[in-house]
Amino acid sequence: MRWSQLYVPTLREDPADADAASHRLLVRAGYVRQLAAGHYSLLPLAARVRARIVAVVREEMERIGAQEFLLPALHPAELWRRTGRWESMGEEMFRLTDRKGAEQALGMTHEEVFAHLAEELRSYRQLPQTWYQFQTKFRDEARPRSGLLRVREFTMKDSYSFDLDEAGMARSFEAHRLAYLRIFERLGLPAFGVRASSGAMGGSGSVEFMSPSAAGEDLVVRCPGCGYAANTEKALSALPAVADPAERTERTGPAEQTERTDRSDQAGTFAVEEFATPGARGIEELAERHGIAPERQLKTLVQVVDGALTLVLLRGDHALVEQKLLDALGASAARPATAEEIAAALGASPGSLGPLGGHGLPVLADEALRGRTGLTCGANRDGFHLRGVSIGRDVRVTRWADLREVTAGEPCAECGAALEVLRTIEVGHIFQLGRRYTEALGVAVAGPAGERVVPLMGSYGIGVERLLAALVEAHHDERGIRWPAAVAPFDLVLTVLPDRGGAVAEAAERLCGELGAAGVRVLLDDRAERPGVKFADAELIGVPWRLTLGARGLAAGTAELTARADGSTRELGLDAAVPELRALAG
RNA sequence: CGGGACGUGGCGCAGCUUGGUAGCGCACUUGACUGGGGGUCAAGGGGUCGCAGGUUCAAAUCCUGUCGUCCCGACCA
Repeated sequence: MRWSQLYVPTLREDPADADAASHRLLVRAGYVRQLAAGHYSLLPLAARVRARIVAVVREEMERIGAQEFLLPALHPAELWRRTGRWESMGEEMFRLTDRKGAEQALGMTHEEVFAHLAEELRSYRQLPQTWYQFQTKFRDEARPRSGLLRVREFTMKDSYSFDLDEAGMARSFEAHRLAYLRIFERLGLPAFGVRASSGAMGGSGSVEFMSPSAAGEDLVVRCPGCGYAANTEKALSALPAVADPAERTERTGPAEQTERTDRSDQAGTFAVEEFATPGARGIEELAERHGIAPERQLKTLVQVVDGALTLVLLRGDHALVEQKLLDALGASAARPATAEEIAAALGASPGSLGPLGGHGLPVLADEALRGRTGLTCGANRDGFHLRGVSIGRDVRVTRWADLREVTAGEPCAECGAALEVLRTIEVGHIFQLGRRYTEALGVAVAGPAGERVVPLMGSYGIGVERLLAALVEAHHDERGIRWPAAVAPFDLVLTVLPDRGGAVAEAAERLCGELGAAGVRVLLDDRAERPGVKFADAELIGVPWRLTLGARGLAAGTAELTARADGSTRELGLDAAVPELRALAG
C-alpha cells in the first residue's frame, strides 16, 4: 500500500474536544472522525486494526467450538416484551415505529433473538450449543464520552451458550473465561477478570474483564497479595474495628434534652440523648463543629428502591454502592429520595436524618455497623442529633447487607494485604444467565427419558471498538500510538527519503513488492514530504517497525530498521531484508 | 436529567467587553530554493461567523429561542 494513496488525514495539533489519550490519538493519527456524540466513522487505518482484532476474537471463538451467526439489528418489540425487557430496558433502548405502526427496537444485546432461534432445539443430544456473531449494538447512552470508549453504536462480539444443566453452563462459562483471557493476551492488552454484579442481565454469576487505564470509568479493587479482584459493585474487604467508647458522654444541657431513653443496663452502654446542633448538617459539619469523628456517626440515606422508600444505614465515613443495594434487595432501580419525600416520611431534612422513631420504613444496614454502640445520628428533627445510639438496641434493622464502597488501603478479606483501587476500562463481560430467557421464550428440549428440559443460557460480550481504544490507552507515548504487533494496521512503514535521481524510490518499490509477496504488511511512504514529516507521521500512526531507505544506505546496500516500541535502530543489509522482516512480522 | 464550558475556512484559535471592510497559525495549491526529524521565500484558493427570530441605518459582536459538542455528576446489558 502506498501512503500517497492511502487516506490518512493526520493532524499536527490535538483535536480540541478530545480528552482521553485514545480519543486524541485516534483522531490526530487519522484513524477516526466523529459524526455525532457517540458515533464515530472508522477510516482505513482503523478499519484494518478492527479487522485484525475481529480475526483474533473469531479464532478464539472457533477454538471453543462456537458457531458464527449474523442476526438482525432491528427487532420486533414483541420479542422483547416476552422477556419483560421492552419495559425494563427503559430509555437506553433505541425504539422506533415502522410505517404500519409496529414498534421496533434497535438491538442493544441479543439474548432474545438467539433464544428465539433456540426454540427450534429439539433434543438434549444437540446440546451444548455455543453461538456467536459480530454485530452492531445500539445503546442510547445518557452521556457518550471518551471517544470510542463509550458510544451509542458499536460492534460487539456476543456469544450465547445453551446447556442441559448447571454443570454444563459452568463449563461453557469457564471456556469463555479462558478464551477471553487468551484473546486479551494475544492482542497485547493488559486485562484481568473480576467478580461483578450481573445487573439487569440477571443470573447467577458474572465476570468482567478490566484493563487498567486513566481513562477508565470503572473502579476495581485488586489485592496485590493474593490476586483477589472485584468491581467496586461487589468488592469486599476486612475492616479494622472501630473502638466505641464505653463511657457516657456529657449532655449539652437539660433544656436541649427532649427525649431520654436510658436503657444502658440492657445494652451495657449509655443512653440515647438528643442534643442541639444548630446549623450543623451532615457528617462533615457535625465532625467539624461538634468533634464527632465520621466513623462514629451513623449515615442515614433515604433511597427509593423499586418505588419503596427505604432507609440505608452506613458508617459515617463510608459511601453507598448503589448496585450492592440493588443486589441485596433483588431490586432493579434505586434513586435517592427527594427532599419532599424525605420530609413527608421522616419530618426532617437531609443532614438531620436518623433511623430511630416510628417511621415504619424498612431499614437496611451495612455489615460494618454490626455491634456498633454510642453512635451519633440525626434526630429526624432539623437542628438536632442523637448520640449514644447503639445499633442492636435502638435501631430496628430489617436487613443486614454489605453495602459500602471499599477504598484503597483497606485489608484484603482473603489475605489481609492492603487493597488497591484501580481505574479501569471494561473490555468484556460474561454472564451465567440460567433459565431466565429460555424459560420466558419457551425454549425446551427432550431429555434422555423424554422429559422436558429447559436449557441454561450464558451470554458473553466483547466490545470491538472499545477494545481498539483500550489498546491505544495501553500502548502510546508522547509521539503517538504504539500498536502491539498482533493488531497493527501494517507491520512496517518503508520510509523513502528524498533522492533526485529516483534510484532510492525505485529500490524501495522493488523491496516493497518483495516484502508484500513474503506476506509482510508494508506501507510504502512514497509521499513527497520531508523526512521529518514522514518520521513523525510513522510514529503517530504507531506501526511497529520503520525501515528507512535513503541514498546513503542504498549505496552501502543497507537500510535502517527502527522499532516503534523503544525507538532503537539498527542497520539491515538489503539483501537479507526480506527474510529478516518476514520473521519480525510473524 | 442536574451543573459548567464552548460553537468563527479542513484543524487549532483571535476578534465579541465598546456593533461599522472577517483575521492569525497549521493544512492545501503553484513556483523557487532546500533535502536524514514537522525547512525557507514568494504568489494563491477556501468562511451563509451552528441555526432561527429580534433590536439597529448597520450584528460574528447586543437580546430571545433553538440545535450541537465537550467536561463533572446522576445513569450505564
